Amino acid sequence: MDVRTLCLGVLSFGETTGYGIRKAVGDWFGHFAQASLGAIYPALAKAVARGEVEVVGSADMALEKRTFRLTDKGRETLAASTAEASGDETVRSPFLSAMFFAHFLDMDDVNRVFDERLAGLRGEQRRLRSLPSGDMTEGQRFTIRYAMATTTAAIAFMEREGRAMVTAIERERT
Amino acid sequence: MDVRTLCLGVLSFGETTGYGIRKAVGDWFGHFAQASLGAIYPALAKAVARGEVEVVGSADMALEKRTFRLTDKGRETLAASTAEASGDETVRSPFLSAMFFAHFLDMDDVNRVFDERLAGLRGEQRRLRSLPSGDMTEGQRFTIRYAMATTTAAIAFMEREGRAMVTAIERERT
DNA sequence: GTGAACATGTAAATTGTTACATGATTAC
DNA sequence: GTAATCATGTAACAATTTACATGTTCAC
Repeated sequence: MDVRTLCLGVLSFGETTGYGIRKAVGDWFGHFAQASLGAIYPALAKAVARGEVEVVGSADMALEKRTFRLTDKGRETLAASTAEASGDETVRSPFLSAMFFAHFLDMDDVNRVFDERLAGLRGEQRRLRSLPSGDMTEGQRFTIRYAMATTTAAIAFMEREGRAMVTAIERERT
Repeated sequence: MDVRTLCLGVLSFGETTGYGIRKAVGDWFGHFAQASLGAIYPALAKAVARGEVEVVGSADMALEKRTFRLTDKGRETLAASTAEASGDETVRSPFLSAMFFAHFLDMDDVNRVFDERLAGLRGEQRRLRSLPSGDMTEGQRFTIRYAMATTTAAIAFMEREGRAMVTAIERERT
């Protein structure tokens, strides 16, 4: 899903600023989509030009706080883009890449990379748990629970098989 | 992990062609990294220029099958890149994006997107199961089992909570 | 008063995909 | 013979990140 659609999507829950969109993406979408400010502002400008988004109140003074609101046309675009959204899930994992080439790492690095990833997963789990699911739609809650299920499974897998894997790599090397 | 490192990584398991690298990436890395031919060939050319990779046998006739082999320097680069590999896992999921904005979809679309994703997950599970784990390193096996654990958890979650979610969305709408 | 968070925007650089262009080999 | 797969490489295009440049507001 591209940044423009993501912006429209965030605005469908209420008006906010470009900066606010980035925060929302980080907080609510972080586990399946991402967008940086350098992508959000141009996308927002384009959306305004297309009439999908409008600026609330004060017009166009540069470097001033601008609040954006979704228009009816934007709602249409969002509905269409959402229905068309397709394609497989893609994952990029520096951790799994490192593990794949673990035969080039010394055991300290293997352990470090492993521990870092486990800590990252636990942090993600905490973050997901702390999200205020009360004021969410069913669809939103579903994405959180889905992420929770996969994250929990990843943690369980690493706790269960991690140390065995490390010693197996060690053994393999001798 | 960038395409160049991925190429070096594949070549660390044995010499092959650019096309062969793409197949290997698709088969073994598909669940945590990806690379297209349009990225692989330039990356390979750069790696040859740096002396990280060498062409086996026949020199440089264009449009002829060229087999690449990792050099000692390439092995060094790969080891360094692998040890430095860091950063969080990033996921891009058109499916979860669609679910997040499910309030803009009609129920047919919700059901279709859901079924497509479940089918995709099952296909991925089959693919992972069919990989020949016999001739793999421990690190490689770990990445496969990790992917298996998360994929299985995703399938279980969807089977367990999917229909309830669909009806909840339906209820929410009335 | 000062550091963190809020806030906007542009531009360079990176990175990669898709499409184009070409042709060989293999299996049916 | 013909379709699929194998095979290489370039170039146009797309998308995004990072860095730069600037300034405000709020809490301590």
